[in-house]
Amino acid sequence: MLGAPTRDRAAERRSATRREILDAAWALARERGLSDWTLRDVATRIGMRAPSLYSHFESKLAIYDAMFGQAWSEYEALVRDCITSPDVSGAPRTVIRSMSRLFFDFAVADLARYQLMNQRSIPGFTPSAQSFAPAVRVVRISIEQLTGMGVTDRGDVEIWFAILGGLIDQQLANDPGGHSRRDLLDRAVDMWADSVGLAPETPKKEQEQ
Amino acid sequence: MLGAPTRDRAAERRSATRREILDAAWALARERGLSDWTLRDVATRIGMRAPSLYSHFESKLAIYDAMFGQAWSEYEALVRDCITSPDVSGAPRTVIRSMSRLFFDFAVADLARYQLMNQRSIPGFTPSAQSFAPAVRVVRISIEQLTGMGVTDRGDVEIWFAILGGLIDQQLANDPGGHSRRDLLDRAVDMWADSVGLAPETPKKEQEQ
DNA sequence: GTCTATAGTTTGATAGAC
DNA sequence: GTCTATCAAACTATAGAC
Repeated sequence: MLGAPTRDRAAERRSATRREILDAAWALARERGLSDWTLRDVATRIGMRAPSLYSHFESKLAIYDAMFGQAWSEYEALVRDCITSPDVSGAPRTVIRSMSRLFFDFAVADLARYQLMNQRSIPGFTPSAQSFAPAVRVVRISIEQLTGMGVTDRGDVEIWFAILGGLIDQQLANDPGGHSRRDLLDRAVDMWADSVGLAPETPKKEQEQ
Repeated sequence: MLGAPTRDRAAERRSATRREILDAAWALARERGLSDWTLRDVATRIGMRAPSLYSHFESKLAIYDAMFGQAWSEYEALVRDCITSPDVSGAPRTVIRSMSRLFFDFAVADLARYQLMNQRSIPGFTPSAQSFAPAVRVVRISIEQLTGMGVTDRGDVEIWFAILGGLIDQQLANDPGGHSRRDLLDRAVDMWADSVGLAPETPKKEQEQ
C-alpha cells in the first residue's frame, strides 16, 4: 500500500508564493517609498494579476502587517545573535556600543523598513498582535541587557532610545546614504554612558578622579 | 476730484479667504491626520465648493507648501522672542534649557504640524525655496546661539538636535498627549551640556572640579 | 489558484456658465 | 470668484469562469 507523502508540495508552493509577494512589495517599497506602490505593481512584478494576490493576502493592509512582522523578526534574530556573541560578554561600554551600532545600522540600511517598523505613516494600519510580538520581545531583551549592566532607571533607558532614534532620523532625513550621524554615534552613546555611570571601555590608568 | 482709496478691500478679502482655507486645512490635519483630508473637505468646511479653491491655490501641494511656510514662520517668531527675552541673556545652561523646551513644546503641541515641518511624509511634496527660508533661518539662529555659549563643534550641535528630535518622536509615538519624555528633557539636555562643558546652572560651590 | 471583467469609490483637477 | 458638471485616473476589492 502507498505511504502518505512526507512533504506537502502544495503547501510549500503556497508558502513560496507568499514570500514572492512579500519580496516584491519590499523591493517596491525601497524603490518608490513605503506606500507608493499598488497591488497591480506587486502582481506585475511576479507575473501575476492583481486579483490573484487575494488568494494569499486578504488586503493590502495584511501585506503591510506581514512585512511589519517580518522586519521585526529579522531584527530580533540579529539582537539575539548579538547578545550571545563573545564580544558582548565584555565590558558594559562595549556591549552598549554594540547594541547601539546594531540598531543604528539596521535602521539606516532601509528607510522604508524603518518607517514601517517605527513610524505610523500608513493610514489605517495597526500591526496585529502576532506581528507586534517580536517588537515587544526586542524591547524586553534590550531592557534586560541594560538592567544587566546596572542601568535600572527607566528614564535613562528612554533617553538612550531617544538618542538612537534621533540620530537615525537625522541620518535618514538629512544625509540618506551617508554616515555623518553614524560617525557621531559612539560619541553620543559615550556621553550617555558617562552620565549613567557605566565604566569606560578602556580604563587606561584611572584617568582623573 | 476723488482721491484713490487707501485700502484695497478686494485684496484684503482675498487674503482673508486664503487664511480661511489654510485654517480649515490645519484643523482637518489635526483632526484626521496630515494627509487624511480632501479639497472637498476643506471647501465644505468654509462653505465653498472644491473647485473654488483653485482660485486661491493652484494645487493641493501648494496648500501644503503654504502650511509649511506658515508653521516655520510661526516657530521662527517664537525663537526670536525667546532669544531676546531677559531670562535668556543668563547662564548658558539656562539658555540651552529654554531653547530645548521651546522646541520640544512647539513640536509636541501639534503632531500633524510636526510631521509636515520635520518629516517628509507627503508623497511628491518638497517645500519651495520661499517656504523653506524660515526653517533655514531657525537653524542658523540656533547654531549662532550655541556658538555664543562656546559650543563650536558641529558634531555637538547635531547631537543636541538628535536628542531633542528623539525625545519628541518618542513622546508623539508612544505617549501622545502625555508628558513622560518632557519630564526627561532637562535631564537629557544636562547630560549633553555636561559633556560639552557648559557651566552648570547653579555652580553651588565649585563641586568636585 | 489564477484569470478576465468590472464594480464601487475616491480624488485632484478642468471647462465654462454666471 | 464661485458655481455646476464632469473628467480622467487610480485604486482596492469582488464575482464568476476556467
